[in-house]
Amino acid sequence: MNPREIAAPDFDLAMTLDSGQVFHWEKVGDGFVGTIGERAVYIEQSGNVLQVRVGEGELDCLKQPSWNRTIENERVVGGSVAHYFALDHSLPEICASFPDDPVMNAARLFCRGLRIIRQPKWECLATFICSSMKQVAHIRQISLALRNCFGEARQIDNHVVYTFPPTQRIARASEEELRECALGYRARNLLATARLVSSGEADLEAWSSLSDGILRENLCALPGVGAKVANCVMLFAYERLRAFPIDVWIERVLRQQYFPRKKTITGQRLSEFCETYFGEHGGYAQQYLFHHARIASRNSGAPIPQERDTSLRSE
DNA sequence: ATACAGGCTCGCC
DNA sequence: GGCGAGCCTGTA
Repeated sequence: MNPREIAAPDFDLAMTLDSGQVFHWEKVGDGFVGTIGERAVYIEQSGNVLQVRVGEGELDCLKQPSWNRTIENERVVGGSVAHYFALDHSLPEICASFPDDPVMNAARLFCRGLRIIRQPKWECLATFICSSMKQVAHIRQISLALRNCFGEARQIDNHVVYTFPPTQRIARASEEELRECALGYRARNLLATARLVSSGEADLEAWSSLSDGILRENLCALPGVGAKVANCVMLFAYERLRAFPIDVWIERVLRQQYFPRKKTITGQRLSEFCETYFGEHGGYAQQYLFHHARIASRNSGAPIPQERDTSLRSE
């Protein structure tokens, strides 16, 4: 079944994987190696085509008998990769729904091809519980450490990668073991949440059918989950494209670009503004603003992107 | 070095 | 019931 090609218009793989929504993909040669569900995947983009190779192992949705395996495998694997990267999202429609203002327009231009992907729920929740007060580089380390310690090895080409450990595996670890993955105080929260999920008390899959408001309430009731993490999980794992996580980057952008004179505006007022102003795909807008601000500061050294900075408009 | 990072929680007022 | 400090640890 290897290799396989998938049409992928309006997609920028590298930008998507580097936009701070997923943390385990590693650059290898001209592509990336990681896992989708239980399977190791190598993926490389050339133009509007993705070249995909998958290793042995089960995809979540791949439990069929072996009689039809090769053909069925190829169809399901290709479909799963396309689903994971949300190639069915209509970016032209989504981008058209953003507000028309200078800040948003610059981000829209800069982030062409960036997609909000569909991550497995537990993997996403666990990773973002570990993300608090951490830079992206360190979240990657934690994510990989958890996989190496508690996940299962999978092979693709000559690379070994590890699946994200299931709730039951984390739940039966000790807090000390988790701390060895450099989680610090997050270990306690991750363990407590893993126990709630593995016991069935918190049924992440069943929560798919809940309204945004109830889903957020349920997520926030989990240890280590506040509004920011809940919104990330809603956006990256539950496909709630309206969810608008506000972290320090976005908060700086909002205060400087949208409320430059109101130094005392509260976080509450900010989030209320975002819920209405950025529209039905606010989460996408947030991701574009976030990625643009982060890359702009990386390139210029300035902590905050300035509206009149020509370096922001040039691409 | 030392401040600070894509927060949450608890104690205090 | 709003605000501020503390929490772990690697990175810049």
